[in-house]
Amino acid sequence: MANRIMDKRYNPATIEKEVQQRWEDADAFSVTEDPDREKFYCLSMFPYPSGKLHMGHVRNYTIGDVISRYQRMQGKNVLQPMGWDAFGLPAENAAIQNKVPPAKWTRHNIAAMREQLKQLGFAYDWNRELATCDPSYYRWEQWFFTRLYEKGLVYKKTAAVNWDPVDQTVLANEQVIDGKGWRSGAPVERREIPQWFLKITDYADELLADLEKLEGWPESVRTMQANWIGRSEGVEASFSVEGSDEILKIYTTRPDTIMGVSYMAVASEHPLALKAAESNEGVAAFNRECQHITTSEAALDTMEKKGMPLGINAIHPISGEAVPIWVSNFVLMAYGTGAVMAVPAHDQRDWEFARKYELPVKPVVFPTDGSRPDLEKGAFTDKGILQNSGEFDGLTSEQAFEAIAVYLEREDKGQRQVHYRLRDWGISRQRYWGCPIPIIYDEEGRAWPEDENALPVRLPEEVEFEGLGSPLEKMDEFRQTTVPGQDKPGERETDTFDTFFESSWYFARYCCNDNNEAMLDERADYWLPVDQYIGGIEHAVLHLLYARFFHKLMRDLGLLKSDEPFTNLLTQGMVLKDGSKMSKSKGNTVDPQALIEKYGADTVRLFTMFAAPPEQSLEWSDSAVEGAFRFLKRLWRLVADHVEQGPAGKPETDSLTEDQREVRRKIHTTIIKVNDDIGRRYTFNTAIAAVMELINTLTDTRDESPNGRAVMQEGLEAATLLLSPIVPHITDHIWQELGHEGLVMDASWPAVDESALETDVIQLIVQVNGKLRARIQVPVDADNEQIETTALADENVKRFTGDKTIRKVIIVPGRLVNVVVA
RNA sequence: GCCGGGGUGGCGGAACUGGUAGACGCGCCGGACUCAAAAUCCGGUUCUGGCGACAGAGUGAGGGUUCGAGUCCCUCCCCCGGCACCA
Repeated sequence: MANRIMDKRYNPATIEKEVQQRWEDADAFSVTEDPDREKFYCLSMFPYPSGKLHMGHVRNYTIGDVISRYQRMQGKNVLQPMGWDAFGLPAENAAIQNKVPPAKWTRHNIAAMREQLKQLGFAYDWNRELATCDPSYYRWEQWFFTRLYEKGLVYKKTAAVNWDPVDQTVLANEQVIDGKGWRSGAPVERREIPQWFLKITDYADELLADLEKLEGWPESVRTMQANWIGRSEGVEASFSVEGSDEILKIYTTRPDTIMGVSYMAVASEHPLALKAAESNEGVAAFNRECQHITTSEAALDTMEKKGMPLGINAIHPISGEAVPIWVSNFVLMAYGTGAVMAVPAHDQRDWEFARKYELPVKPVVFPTDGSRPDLEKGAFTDKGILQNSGEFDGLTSEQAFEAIAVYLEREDKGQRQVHYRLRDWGISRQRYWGCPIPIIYDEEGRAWPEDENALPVRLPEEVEFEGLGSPLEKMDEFRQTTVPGQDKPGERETDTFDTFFESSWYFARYCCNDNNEAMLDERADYWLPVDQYIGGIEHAVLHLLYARFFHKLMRDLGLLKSDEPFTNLLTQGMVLKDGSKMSKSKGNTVDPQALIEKYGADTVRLFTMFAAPPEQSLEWSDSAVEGAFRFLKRLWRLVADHVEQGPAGKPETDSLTEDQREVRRKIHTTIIKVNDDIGRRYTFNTAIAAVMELINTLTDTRDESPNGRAVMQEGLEAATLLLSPIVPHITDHIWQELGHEGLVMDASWPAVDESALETDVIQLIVQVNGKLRARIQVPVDADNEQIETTALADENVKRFTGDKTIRKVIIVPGRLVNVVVA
């Protein structure tokens, strides 16, 4: 082959365009099912089309692309799709601000962001692109919802929302600032309105149990999900109410403390609180005040705990004593029974409340070591031995749990129960820009799911948007319809689905997004489960739990065969600048577009992979981007200088100099290191560092002998292949310059030559009492006696051993010698 | 408040299974090239002492286990993510 003339200057703008054209001509990323090849489904969480890509997207999608390209070079049939999580609140805000319909705004953003993704050179199969706001997508979730409705997994009940009394709108938690509406500034009210729910609690046990199977997930995410589901074993106890037929039911995980109950606390919406308010203006005022608590748990948990006695008593189910009932702001009607028993001696929150209102603190559980807990300082929350508990005295907490449960069951005043912290999933949103819930109400207010053949229920896209309620409520042409299968007028539901609904099944739809006859087909079973899922750690619970739930629902409707959607999960850290998350509101964003234009996609990709390991947060640095660019220039020039001297052969391994053998050892240890870092550890930063070391070694080599040039060729080819998943454009170009036909991604991953790794001597460190004192060279096959002799003979080691007694000598093979003296 | 994660040079980070703390890169300092600058190349760079060989200190704070701790255990401080209607 003739010498090539390679441009000495690295010009990313030109080569990236050329290389991307080559990929497009080869239709390089379209995939189909091939039962003869091992499949690999690599998925990154799809973006909300907010306008432009931000650095968090670039990081997420580069990680996914590196893994995809690496797996492809391992010979696998790799699917990497991309789409758009297109429904959501920001489109409505933009619509109000810019007077542009959400649909138009969203589609414009999608077009812009798709262009940016293409510029970054991600290996997506664009044939599979989907947008959740397209009827061809959401019709299937409407269909799915009607199936779930038939199966009895959907129901309606009232639930609390944040109500802005001025804007007459339901607010998202994010739109409530310090208890006030973000636009109006008016104090937000909590309102109970009817909403649709999915029975995720029916799947609580399986969602919990199957976490065990998810060995490819971070332990932290599994723990968070397990805690979120929050399975507990406890007792439901019934307290009767003095002078009333009302029964006050409470659930407790600590029935052993029940003899220490000193008051009961109920929610402000509890029937007892409402009844008391009728004749007690103080309670009525307190209840009204409680209406201003927002629906978020964090707010509920951190606010000042307040309460007021209702002036009525409950009857203790065991002692028969009267216990005062209080209304309190920290008990919510929606959670559990809306009432709790309070044991100040053994629960810290109850203790603080009792202190504040001077309620009795009655200890009934004591430490097993016989000590007395100081109840002036706080509650004693450990388990222990019962006292002051009548017939249960002397039992351990565990024994008392059983005995008290048996007692209550026998007296018909309670029973053992398994509880979950997990609550059913409220899917109704009082918003326009979402998937319409396919329900029609008849004149009696009964709900009917829309007929399968009438789907999709299309969301009207031409709307005037003012921000006061949902425009759907004012659109008669949307609302007015007939009841399915009946010749009666009906009215459509105007609420839309929670956008988590769309993102709970998109991973399956990518497998068969062209199917207009069914939600999923057999291709889903070829590709699923996703082999590698990548996305932000902020999704550790909600999105990932809902997606797991949907997967099981789809399985139980016969749409899929697998039990879990994501075999391996990588949770990516945030991109920070000046120590805080990049965000528009902080004004510390970096526009990837400007960087691509200045340095090219490869530099942007290289920087994001090099700056930090994927799971950690990434601190932005302009000069480090410059450094990444500099490295690519150095690589380019090294290749150009090499290519200029003409083709190189293969190394004659029998006649290499010691220096040449040293370089080959570096090449092959680098292959081992990078293979492990990209393939197993996903520490792309250390993989890049290893290739940088190799490039530094090759740069220092000045050996123009045939063998020297052959080793250089071998090193450059290895570096090119190892870097190709990370910087696919420059490496594709270089691959051709090094004399290869075809795309670098179609070449196979470099193999390790074991014989290149062989070495005669190794270095050990020598410690005296754990402190580093010397380094020694020993033959690879030296025995412990020889190593010890060499170590003790070292001058510096002798200085520290001196005339002291050598107690022992610890030898860690291949690593160190530690001489212990006294 | 509850659940989860993190804290290592001037900076981003490395040290994977308890075994050389600071790989790689940035920045900075010095030098080469240049009329000069940029770019590029070469050398140095945890802190303290020393010309040096070396020695002492050092991984948020305090304690512990161990021949040996950034890594394991206990107590505490700070930062970040999530908390069910942001996505």
